[in-house]
Amino acid sequence: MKLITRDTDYAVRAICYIAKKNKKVVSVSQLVNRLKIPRPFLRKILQSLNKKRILKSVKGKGGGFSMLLGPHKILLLDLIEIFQGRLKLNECSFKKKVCPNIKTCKLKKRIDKIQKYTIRELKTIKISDLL
Amino acid sequence: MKLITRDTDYAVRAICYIAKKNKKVVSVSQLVNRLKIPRPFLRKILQSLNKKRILKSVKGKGGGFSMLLGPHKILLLDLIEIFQGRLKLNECSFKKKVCPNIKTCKLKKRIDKIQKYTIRELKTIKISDLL
DNA sequence: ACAAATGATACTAATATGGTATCATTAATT
DNA sequence: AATTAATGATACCATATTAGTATCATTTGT
Repeated sequence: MKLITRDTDYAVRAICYIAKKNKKVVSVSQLVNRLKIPRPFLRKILQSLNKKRILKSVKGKGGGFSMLLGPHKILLLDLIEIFQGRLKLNECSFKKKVCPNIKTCKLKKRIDKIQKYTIRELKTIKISDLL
Repeated sequence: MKLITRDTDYAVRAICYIAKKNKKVVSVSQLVNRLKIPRPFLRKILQSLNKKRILKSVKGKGGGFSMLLGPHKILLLDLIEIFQGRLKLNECSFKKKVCPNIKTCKLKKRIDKIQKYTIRELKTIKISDLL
């Protein structure tokens, strides 16, 4: 069970690298050389980050990606939500079907507590903390 | 991202049901009727619980499963480990390959904290709490 | 002997994850 | 204007994990 999938992890590494370059434009080639992430996969990831306005892309020759936000403005949780969707640890097995004990489920409540802690904790992790 | 997979969840429900029957032998048929879990899947789950000495099976006509341990002796974490393996939230993307920043990885440390909390919390959840 | 149960084990289906491949578009350089 | 080096968009493919089935053997009460 992973809290962070590969794409989120790669996104973190790429953003950290770009953040260190301080507003300069960084090409995918540079990132691939340094981070050893498969190029087409990384490209897809960076495109998502561009769409989600975390990075800014520059097209054409000499183009690449640069920071749009400062690293202290980007939460790990933001990245997790971009690549993995909203964090939910407590989803019931009986999704669509009727769960025998909907509201009263004690298990759900206990997991919910863990989920709340996890989200709270993830909200304290900024990219700037990881540089 | 699920903290608890379907088989673990089904195991919890089945054990809760059996625990309420207080040492009596409960057949798969009864469980299927009550819990609406697919029969062959449930059978596989119960067999695992038997092997792991959480339940005791009785073969032959009139057979089924009964509790081997009291419900206060069974932790949710035990079941998670049986069906999902050891809980690890903080595994690195670069598994076998060399991670650029092995020991010093700040991300790993932060996730580790969440993992420790999660395990600590899961250890406090007993089947008896869920009855 | 028969029926009703579990034991063991191999197989299959569905979903999520981790990628590739390809073509279009943009812009600097010559 | 042509070339080249970059990203944009999108469809596709591979692998792993999760969820579930199928089948036959064994056991035991009646």
